[in-house]
Formats: sequence, structure tokens, C-alpha cells
Amino acid sequence: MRAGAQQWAYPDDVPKPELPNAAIAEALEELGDLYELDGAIVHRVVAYRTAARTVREAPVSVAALARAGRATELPGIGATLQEKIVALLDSGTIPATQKLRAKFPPGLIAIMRLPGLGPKRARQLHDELGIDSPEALRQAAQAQRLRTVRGLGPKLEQSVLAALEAGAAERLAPRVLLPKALQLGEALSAALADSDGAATQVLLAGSARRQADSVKDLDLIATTSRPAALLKALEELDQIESVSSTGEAGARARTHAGVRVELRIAKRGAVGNMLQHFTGSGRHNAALREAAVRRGLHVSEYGVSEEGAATRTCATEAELYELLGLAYIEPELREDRGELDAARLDGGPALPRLLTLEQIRGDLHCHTIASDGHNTIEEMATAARERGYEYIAFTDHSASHGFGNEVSPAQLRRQIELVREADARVEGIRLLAGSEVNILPDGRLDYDDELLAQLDWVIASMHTAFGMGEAAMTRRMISAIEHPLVDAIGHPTGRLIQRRAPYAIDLDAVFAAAAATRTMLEINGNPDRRDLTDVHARAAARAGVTVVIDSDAHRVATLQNMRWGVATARRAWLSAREVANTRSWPQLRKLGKKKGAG
DNA sequence: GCCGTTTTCGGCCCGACTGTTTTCAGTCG
Repeated sequence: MRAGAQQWAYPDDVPKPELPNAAIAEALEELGDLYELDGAIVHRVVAYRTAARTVREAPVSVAALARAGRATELPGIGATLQEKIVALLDSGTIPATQKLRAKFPPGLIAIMRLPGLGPKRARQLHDELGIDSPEALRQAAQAQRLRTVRGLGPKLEQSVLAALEAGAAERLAPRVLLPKALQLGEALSAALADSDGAATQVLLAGSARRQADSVKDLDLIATTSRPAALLKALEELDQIESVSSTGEAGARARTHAGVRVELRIAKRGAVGNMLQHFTGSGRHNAALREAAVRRGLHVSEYGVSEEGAATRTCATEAELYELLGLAYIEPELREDRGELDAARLDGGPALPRLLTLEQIRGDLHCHTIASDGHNTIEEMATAARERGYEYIAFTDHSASHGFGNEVSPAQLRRQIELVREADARVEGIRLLAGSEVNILPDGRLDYDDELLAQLDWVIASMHTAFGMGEAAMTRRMISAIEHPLVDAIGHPTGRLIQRRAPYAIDLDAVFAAAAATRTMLEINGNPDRRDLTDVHARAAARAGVTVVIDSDAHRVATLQNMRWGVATARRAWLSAREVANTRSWPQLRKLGKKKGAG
């Protein structure tokens, strides 16, 4: 029997969203690009890009918000953009976009993205040489016609041809997932530090330090008494393919895998300034400096200056933030998502005390050889105990997983017995019988309630039929949320970082249903997923949802994926209070859904 | 185009590097 499936439907007074946020964001992005080609002032262009990011990250349907005339509630969206979004919803396009598309061929945007070129030069190439596509650009460069444009020369012709050869016009620069980025960054840091003994220190900054989902390049900050030797050591590292633009300040390099590495040398007394600057994000820094200017202070990577006064440097980031009237801001929060207001020492909402890995007391999503895992119950249990956990739930896939290794109802009954037996044998950790149950396209689960009721812990997840459309998908998910025997929803949006977009779903409605039924939503720690995302997890917690962080381990080694889930939770501003598995198992139980029979 | 414990108008971070210049524009992070 399915419970509650009929209870939910879109209320009549809530307009159904027509365009997903991503599509609106893309339209704003394009219009920003076109305005840039058209020579608009940079602030206007920036305004479009800021708005695009806000829309993309919004946890609610921006289409619905704009329909209600309330898009201006989002930061960076004013009356003009509210109007343009409505025009986009009504007619499928924005009039200004149509006008500018007629003026600039689409190939110019690709040209503008090539390294060394930008909007001004793309426009010049179009106006003076009639170049309208990367292919036309290639021909002109080969014919040495680019140098006929004032300000351009043979060097640029060469770099343009090289960039086109590398396919830079077609594909975006590769991004590296966080675990790999940290591994590489830490290896490079250690090797550089070793190269010159104790006198050299190397710190990892950038988006890797902020624990972002993926990173574009690695930023390393070094202090050394022998800069020349350090730069030579960089050149000689095994991982490094080439080094370019070496100077007093540092060097830029590339690894064999194509990852850019930026090495900067800081004065010892100013490491705090340099580390803060290169940790970013760019938006955090820009907002930080704008706020500083209002206080009469000018901030750069070298220090803080005041008109008519000497530049002040900081040995630590904490000193720097304090100098600006702010509490220390953890790197994970530096995304210009309200952290500067929250950090103000003269009032303002306080920063959260962020969750730490040590506060996690159990793991409620892992697999064993019963389905597609690689270790036994006992092996996983022992490894979990070594991590200091008090409990672990075994949640193998259910009867219709669809990728082989399904667990039939009879097999699940046997698995429950095995977990009970192992629980009696293994000391020092509580073993819980669970399942990761499939949510079928119609919202039902693929085990009977009678069987589910025998489990200690039930996660429901979607693994099939991702393309069914937002309204149906939302209904499907909420059916599972309202099921009285479902404790949590696994990887709620289905995204795979860099590989698969989240499925269309109304998360606002999902969060409301989860909060109302006390169904937990997961932050899945698999580094390919990290799902919920930082932005969504924050919105969920604000909507009153209890979050659970899991490893989704398929072997002993990947129990450590909990680390990436915690990183996402920290980026979501979460503290221990908002995360279920910072509690003991009995306490966690009280937090969740009141289960009926069982 | 947005936004306001100086403002509803006039601001909107900071610096390095490159290639082309003879003093700097454009691009990038």
C-alpha cells in the first residue's frame, strides 16, 4: 500500500513554472555577452552576470517569482530585469536580445571567449575585417590580416591560431573534482616546501581551499627566503609540464593533465593578505573591498591602505578581517552569499558555528556485497567503528535497481538477519538494517510496507526515469516523502557534477513536504554528487528540513566520502544542530518521522 | 543595471601581465 500519494498536487493558486532557472540564467548570460559586445559600460554587463548567477542558484522557481512580480526580492534583480524575465516567459525571448542578435553574429561570442581576446577586440575584428566566426578568424590569422588592426600584431595571430588548434573555442577548460584537486594541490605544496627545507612554506588557496565542487586552477601561496630557487623547483616538479610568466611575484604553470597552477610569493608579514586574496572567491573579494571603501580603506593582496597613512599588512587572515571590522570568515563561506553582513562586528546576524567532520556520529547510507558494494557487513562495520562512529546503516539497493545486483524481498529478509547477527558479534558500534529503496516513476516504492517496517532505516532514492518533467517529478518525490516508512530521501536532485544536470523538480515544494512530514533530506558525500548542493542544502535547512549527511560508500575506502558531504554542509552554513547524524541513534530517531507499525 | 547608516543619482575593487605601444588599452584573475 502506498500512503499519502494522492495528498499532494500543485495548488491552483500557484502558477506552474514554465522555464527552469537554468534557462532564465542562460538568457541573461547571453544578453550580458551581447551588451558587452555592444560596448555597454562594464557595470551593466556585470549586473547581468550577477543576476544570472543569482537566478541559477535560486532555490525557488524564478519564473513563478517573476510571474508574481516578486523577482526583485532576489539580490541583484531590479525592476528592469524583473520585466525582462517576464517578457522571456511570455514570448520565449527578450526584445533586447533579438535586437542585438541581429547586430552581432553568434560566432562573435565564441571569439570573445578565446584567450587574449575579449569583447573589444572581437568587435574590432567584426567591424574592420568582417570576421563573424572562429573559422573566419582562423583564416584571417593564417593570412596575417589580424595585424592590420591597430593594437593587434603577429604575437596575437600566433596565440589565436594556437587557441583554435587546441579547440578552446569549442569546449570549456577542464575542471577538476575537489578530491583530485586537493590531492594535486597538497602534493605540489609538499614537494615545493621540501625543495628548500624548513625555510619555505607553501599553502593551498583558491576554490580548492573553499572546498568547491570542482576547481579550474590551483593557487599556491609561498613564503621563502630564496624565491629564485623556489621557482626553479616548480619547473622541475614531475607534475609540471610548462612554466610561463615567471616574475618577482611568482609564476604560472600547467600540469601534464592541463591544470593551471598559480604560485605566488608572499612577504612573511603579509601572508594573511595574500592568502585571503587568493582564496577568494572573486565575488567575496569584490564585495569585501566595496565595503572597505565605504570605511575609507583600500584592500589589495599586499595590504590595507588608508588615505594618507602607511599600508598595513597582516600575518593572518583573522587579523585582516578584524582590521576591516569583521569576524573571521571560514573559507567555505566566502562566496558573497551574505557572509560579510553576518561577520560584521558592529551587529548584524552572526556567522554560524560550522559543522565539523568530528561531530559526525554515524553513517546512514552504504552498500555491501548484498548489492553493488565490495565489502561485507562486518568489514564495513569494523571500518566505520575505526572512524569513531556509533552506528552505521546498511542500505543496499532494492528490488528494481535496474543495474543488476538487485536485492529481492527474500534476499532483504536474509540481509536483515545477517545484520542482526553481525550486530550481536561486532562490539562498539550499532549496526542498523536498512535499504536504499527505489522510488518508482509513479511514486510507489519497490518493497511492501510489511517488509519496510522491519527495517531500522529507509532511504528512498530515484535511479530511473529522470526525464519525466517537473510537475510529475515533484509529485513522484513528494509521494515518497509522504510515505510513513521513509526516513530520508537519498541524493535528492540526481545531479552528477560536470556530467548530469539535476532533474527538473520543484525543490521549494519538496522542502515544504519534507519539513511537514519530518522526512530528512540527504547530502550525499560521493564527490561526484554532493547532492543536495551547498545552495540547496542551505535553503532546505532554512525551510525547516533536517539534513542527514551520508557517504554512500560502496567499499571500506569510500566511507571517507563523509568528508565531502561535510564540506558541502559547511558551504551551506550548517551547524551540528541542523544535521541529524551529529546525534546518537536514539536522539536521531526522535528527530525523524514518527513511524507507525514496526 | 543595481543600489543606499553619506546617496533615488552617481557611484559601482584592485593589481598584474601582454603586446603593442612611445604612454597604454585590453584582458585576466
